[in-house]
Amino acid sequence: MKPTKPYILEDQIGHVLRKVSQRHTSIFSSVMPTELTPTRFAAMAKLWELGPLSQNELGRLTAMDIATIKGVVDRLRVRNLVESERDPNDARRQLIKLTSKGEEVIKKAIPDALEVTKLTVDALTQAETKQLLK
Amino acid sequence: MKPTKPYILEDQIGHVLRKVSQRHTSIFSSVMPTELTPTRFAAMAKLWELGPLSQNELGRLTAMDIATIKGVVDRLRVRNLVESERDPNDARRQLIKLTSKGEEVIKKAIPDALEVTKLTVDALTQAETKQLLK
DNA sequence: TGCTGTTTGTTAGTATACTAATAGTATTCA
DNA sequence: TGAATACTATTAGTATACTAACAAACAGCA
Repeated sequence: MKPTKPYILEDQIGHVLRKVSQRHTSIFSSVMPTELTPTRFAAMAKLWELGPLSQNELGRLTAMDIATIKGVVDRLRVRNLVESERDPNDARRQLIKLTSKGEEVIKKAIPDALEVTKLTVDALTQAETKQLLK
Repeated sequence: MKPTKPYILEDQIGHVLRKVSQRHTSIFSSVMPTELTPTRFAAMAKLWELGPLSQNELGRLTAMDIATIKGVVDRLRVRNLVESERDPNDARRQLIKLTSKGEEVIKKAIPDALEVTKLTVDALTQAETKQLLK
C-alpha cells in the first residue's frame, strides 16, 4: 500500500510565487525612490523605450489590464511623471508620454532596477530555487 | 568599445513574476470553485493541516501580514467557511477554525490544488522558464 | 505589585489586479 | 450609406497586500 501523499502548502506554486513576489517588492522599495513602485516603473520604462503610447497599449505591453493601467497612469500623472492628451488621429485614445521630470526619474532608476533583479535572484537561492526546479 | 546594454523590461524579474502570478491566478479560478481564491485556499489548507489557530499565527504560516489575513478571515467567515471565538487562555486572541462546511470544501479542493500547481508549471515551459533559469 | 515592553487585533489609507457594465469612437462590409 | 462589430476608456465593485496608528491584554522583572 502506498501512503497517501500529504498536502504541503509550502510545495504549492501559488504559495511560493506569493512569497517570492513579496520579497521582490520589498527589495524594490528598499532600492528605488519612494514615488516608484514595480508597476509604475514598468509603465515608465516602456514609455522610455517606445515613446508615447495609448493607455491600453501601455497596459498590454506591461501586462496590466485596462482598469489597472488606468489607476497606475492616474497616479503617475498626479506625481507629474507622465502627461496625456487625446490622440489627434483617434479620438478614443489617450496618448500617454513621459514628462521631462519623468524622463529624468526613469533614466536614473534603470540601473537600480537591474540591481533589484540581481538582488532578488540572489535572495532566492534557498528554498524557492529547489521548488522552482522541481 | 562594448555596446551599452539595453534595458529590456521583459528580462526583469518583477515583470516575469507578475505575469506568472497572473497566469497562476487565472488557472486557479478556472479549476477551483468560485468561493475560493488562492489566499482563501491557503488559509483553509493550513487550518485543515494544523487545526484551530490564532489569526496572526495563521497569517504568519500563510505569508500574509496581519491586515491581509484579517480581510481574508472576514471574507471566509461571511461565507461560513470558518468561525472564530476568543481564546479562553488568552483574551487577545481570536481562535479561527474551519466550520463543517469549510472542512467539506477544503477536502474536496485539495486534489484540485495539486492539479493547479501542475497546470501552472506546465504553462510555464516557454518564455519564463528561460528567464528563471538565467 | 506595578512598570515596561511585547503580542494581538482593528482601523484607515494607498496601491495593485480583476470582472462587469457602459459610452463613445472607429472600422468593416453588405 | 448604414448597420454590425471592434476598440478605447471610464466607473463601480471585490480581493489582495502593505504601512501606520492605536487599544487591549499578556509576560517578565525590579
